[in-house]
Amino acid sequence: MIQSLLYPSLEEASDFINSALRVKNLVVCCGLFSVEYVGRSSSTLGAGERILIIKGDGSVLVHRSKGYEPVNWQPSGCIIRCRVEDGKMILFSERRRPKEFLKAVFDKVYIIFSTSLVDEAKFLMGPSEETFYSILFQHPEFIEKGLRLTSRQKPLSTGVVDFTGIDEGGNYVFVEVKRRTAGVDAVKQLDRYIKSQPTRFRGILCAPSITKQALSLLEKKGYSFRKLDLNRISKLLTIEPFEETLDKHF
Amino acid sequence: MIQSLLYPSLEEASDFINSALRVKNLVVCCGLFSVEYVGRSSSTLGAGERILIIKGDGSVLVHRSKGYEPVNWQPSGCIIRCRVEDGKMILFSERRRPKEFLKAVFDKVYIIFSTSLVDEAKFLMGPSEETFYSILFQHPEFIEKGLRLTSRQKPLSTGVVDFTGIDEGGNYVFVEVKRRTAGVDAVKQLDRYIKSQPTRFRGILCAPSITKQALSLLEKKGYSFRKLDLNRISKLLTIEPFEETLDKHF
DNA sequence: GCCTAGGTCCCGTGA
DNA sequence: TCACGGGGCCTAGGC
Repeated sequence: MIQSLLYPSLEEASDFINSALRVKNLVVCCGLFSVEYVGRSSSTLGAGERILIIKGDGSVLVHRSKGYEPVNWQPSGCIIRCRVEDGKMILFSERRRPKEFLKAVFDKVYIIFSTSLVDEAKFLMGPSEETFYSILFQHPEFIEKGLRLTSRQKPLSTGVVDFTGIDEGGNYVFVEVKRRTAGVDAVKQLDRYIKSQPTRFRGILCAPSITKQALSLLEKKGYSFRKLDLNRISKLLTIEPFEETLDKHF
Repeated sequence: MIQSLLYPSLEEASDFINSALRVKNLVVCCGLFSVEYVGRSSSTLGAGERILIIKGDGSVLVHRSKGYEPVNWQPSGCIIRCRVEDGKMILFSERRRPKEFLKAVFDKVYIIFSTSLVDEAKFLMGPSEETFYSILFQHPEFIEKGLRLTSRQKPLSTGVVDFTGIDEGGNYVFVEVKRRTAGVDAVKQLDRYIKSQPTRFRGILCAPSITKQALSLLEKKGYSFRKLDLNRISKLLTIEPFEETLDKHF
């Protein structure tokens, strides 16, 4: 069920929003407005035509005509109020922790609608980093021949190392897994783990690919890179490789 | 200027979207639909009521009833097509690099509107990390009395150190600046820089606050923490402190 | 083009 | 509650 108003007065729009807020409906409002934000940072945005979205959980999004990201926003859990004052509609949103405030001042509302989105569907996502861990833990040969893994997600003083193990030569090993191109950060992470140990550990960084700088740093530190074959792992997960999913749905 | 349709047929909605795409208008569409995504990852989302937004630059956002983040999306620059097939409206978006595909299959469209958002306003944001660097470089007394800074953003073998300098006692100093609470990573970073040097350097970590673990590690390493007073720096920038901005606008 | 660093990142998880 | 690390992160800037 949709309620909507085309070119409402600011009073009508304000009443409309307050009604929607009471029943925690989603509101989409297109109009001419300015935005102020103060909190972790601060910003001002002069008047212009934009979209403002209020969700039932108290999140607010302001979208301009371009780009993925909202220009201003509040995450869920905010307290939202709306009123008309001095001929402007003011939408105010307050976040408690951290203290953050967002205010949109409307000169005009072009269209506004509200609805309770009935949506019980499960969102299913492809394999995550955690999924790869599981498979690799059961199949350490993907990382290195003769490698025995002794623990996973082991907490150290400086973080959580993905795998610990013992290689064919009997050396203690730390393995850091990335499911996408490993950058210098990944090398630094691995290095932190190894440096934190009193005894000697080999370091293995395991990823589908690695940036040039990361590889150079890795080699300088004396650690190893192991290329991860995602398609082979996908097969073990009975997950369709990219091309097959594509063929099926697109 | 707004065009809108309430409870259109899928053919009407499809024509409406294609018209809007031609002139690169923004489109907001509320309906019952499912979403498939394949690319860097993959996901499927069964049928449910949601909002789909298409922007003139080729970005696509799918929002459910809760949360800041879109459940599915494409960043700007995508090629978007819309058609009706087997009694469903299919919105297809293709990203070139990386190759990514998003498909929304509509059972129903409840409301749809399109508009060219006229919005020339400048977005003005509060001070960024770079702004703080500049001010601190010109006012090293905020970091430590008698400190002379000799360079900023100096590249080392293991990263880029924010400042190098010489303290009142004539010691060489590395300064790492964080705009928000410093964690163990910041300490490790500073430590890496100092360890990479053949000669002795003092380490100063400069941030508004520091986590307990980070402070304990910092002290163990023999480095110093300097509290950064954001309000005092704001004044130098002729930027209003939090409370004043709040008083003025809220 | 690749890669790094920052973000009002958001968000989940574990201590 | 705080702190840490992942993310289809996105986006800007450097090379």
